[in-house]
Amino acid sequence: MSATNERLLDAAENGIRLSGYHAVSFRDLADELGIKSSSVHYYYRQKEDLGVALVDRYSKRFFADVEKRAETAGTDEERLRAFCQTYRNALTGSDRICLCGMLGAETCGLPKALADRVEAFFNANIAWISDALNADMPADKRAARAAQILATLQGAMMVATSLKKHRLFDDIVGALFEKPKS
Amino acid sequence: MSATNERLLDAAENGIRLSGYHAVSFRDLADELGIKSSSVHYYYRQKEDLGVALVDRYSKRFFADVEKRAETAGTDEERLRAFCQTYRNALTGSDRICLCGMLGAETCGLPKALADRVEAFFNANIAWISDALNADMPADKRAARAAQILATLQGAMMVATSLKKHRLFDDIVGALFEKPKS
DNA sequence: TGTTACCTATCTAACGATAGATAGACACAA
DNA sequence: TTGTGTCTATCTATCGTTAGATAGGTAACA
Repeated sequence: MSATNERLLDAAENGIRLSGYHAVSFRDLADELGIKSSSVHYYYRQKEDLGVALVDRYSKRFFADVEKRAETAGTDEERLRAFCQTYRNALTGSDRICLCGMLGAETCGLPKALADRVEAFFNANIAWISDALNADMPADKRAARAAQILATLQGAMMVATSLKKHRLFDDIVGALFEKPKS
Repeated sequence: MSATNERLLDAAENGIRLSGYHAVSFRDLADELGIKSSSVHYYYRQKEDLGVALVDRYSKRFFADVEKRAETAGTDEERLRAFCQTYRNALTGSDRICLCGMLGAETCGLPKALADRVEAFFNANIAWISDALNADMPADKRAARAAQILATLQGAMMVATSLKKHRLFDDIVGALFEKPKS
C-alpha cells in the first residue's frame, strides 16, 4: 500500500470518527493530502469502497491490538481488561469515538456493504468478549453480558466525547469491573 | 404550532435518528411533506435552527415521559426502571436510536448551538439518574454509576439497531439490574 | 361597509458552493 | 513499453440559502 493511500485512509478515518460518514467528502480528503479529488477516486472508485477498506483496516488493527494486549493476561478478568484497554486507547489516543461506533449509529444511511462490515465487527466483538467471560457462566448469560460490555464501551466513548470529559470513560468502564460489596 | 411545522419536525427527527444530521436535507423533508424546500426555510431559517428546535422538543418530551413513568414508582430501583423504560420505548416504538445519541456521536461536525443542547440533554440525564440512585451511595460513585447507566442505554440502542436485533436492548438493560449472586 | 394594511403560508426561480464521479492527458519509473 | 500515480477539466446532481411573487386570512380604521 502506497504512502498516499495510507494517508488517505488516515484522513478519512479521522474525519468519519469525528463527524460521521456523510460529513466527509473526497474534496476535503484531497485538500488535506494536497492532491486532487480525482486522485482519491484513483484509489477508491466510490466512497463506499473507501468506507469498506476503512472498516477492514480498522477491524484488523483493532483485533491485533486486542490480541497483543491479551497475550500477557493471565486471568479471564485480565483478558477483559485488556479488551477494554484497546477501546480506551482508541479514545484517549485520538479524542475520537470508535469508527464502527459512528458507522453503527448511521447504519440506516450507509451503503449495505458498509453496514454489513460494521455488523460483522460488532459480532466479532461480542464473540471475543464471550470467550473471555468466566466459563462457569451459562452460555446465554455470557452473550448478554458480552453485549452489555460492548454497549457500555461504545456508549461511554460517545457520552465522554460529547461531554468533552474524557475521564468519564474511565469512570464508566471502571464501574464495569467493580466487585459488588458482599 | 401549525400542523405542517409539526410534521416537519417529525420528518426531521425520523431522518436524523435513522441516518444522522448530515444525511437529512431540506429538500428531502420538503418532498416528504409535499411542499417546497423554500417553505421549510419559512419555519426554520437555517438547518441549525431546525436542529435546535428538534432537540428542545425531544428533550421536553423525553423528561415528561420519564416523569410520568416515575410517578407510580415506589422504590429507587423502580424509578430507575421507569427511566430505562422511556429509552426502551423510544427504541422499540420507532426502530431508531435516541436523537441525542446520534447527534452526540456527530458532535464535532455540528453547529455549536446544537452540540451544546445535546450536551445539556446528557447532563440532565446523568443528573436525573443520580437522583434516583440509592442515597447511601457516595456522591462521586453515584455520578459514575449514572454515567454508566446512560452510556449503557445509548450503546445498547446503537448496537441493537446496528445488529438489527432489538431484543438485544432488553438483554443488555436487563443485565444492568441483575442482582449479583451472593 | 369598504378599504387599507399586515400576517401566514406557500410558491417559482435562482444563487454559489459542493457533492460524487468520469474521461483523458501527462510524467515517470520499472 | 507498460503500469502507476497524478493532473486538468468537466459532468450531473444536490446542498443550504435567498429573493420576490402570490393568495388567503385577519384586523384596524375611515
